[in-house]
Amino acid sequence: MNSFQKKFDPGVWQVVKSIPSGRVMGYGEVARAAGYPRYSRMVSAAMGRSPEPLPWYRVVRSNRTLAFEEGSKSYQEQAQLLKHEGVRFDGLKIIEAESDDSLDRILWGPQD
DNA sequence: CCCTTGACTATCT
DNA sequence: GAGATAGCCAAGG
Repeated sequence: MNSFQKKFDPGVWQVVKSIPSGRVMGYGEVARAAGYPRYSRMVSAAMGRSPEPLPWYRVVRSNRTLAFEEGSKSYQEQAQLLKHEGVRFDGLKIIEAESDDSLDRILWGPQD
């Protein structure tokens, strides 16, 4: 294992493990929290190298959508795990009480 | 070395 | 808001 991974990976694992159930973080946020800004693309690689299972499904894109291709096996697995923890979806996007009208969408459904 | 690939992002049309 | 573009950075061929 090279020097970079030796420091980067454990940092990422710790951050991911710290994400509370029912909450999500972006790849960029995780990278920044681990002390490596701009390393968003490396986060997924680090998670894949984790020796123990991680709540990888709590890590999403900056726009609050899932990183996998829509409809793929992994996508559905991640979506189900999140929903199981109480995470709500507005179509492809995750709702995380980000604005006042998000509650309206939860109660009334997507408007469009 | 050079080129391509990713579970990515920010910015501009 | 959607699509294109340009950064980003380690890994692997």
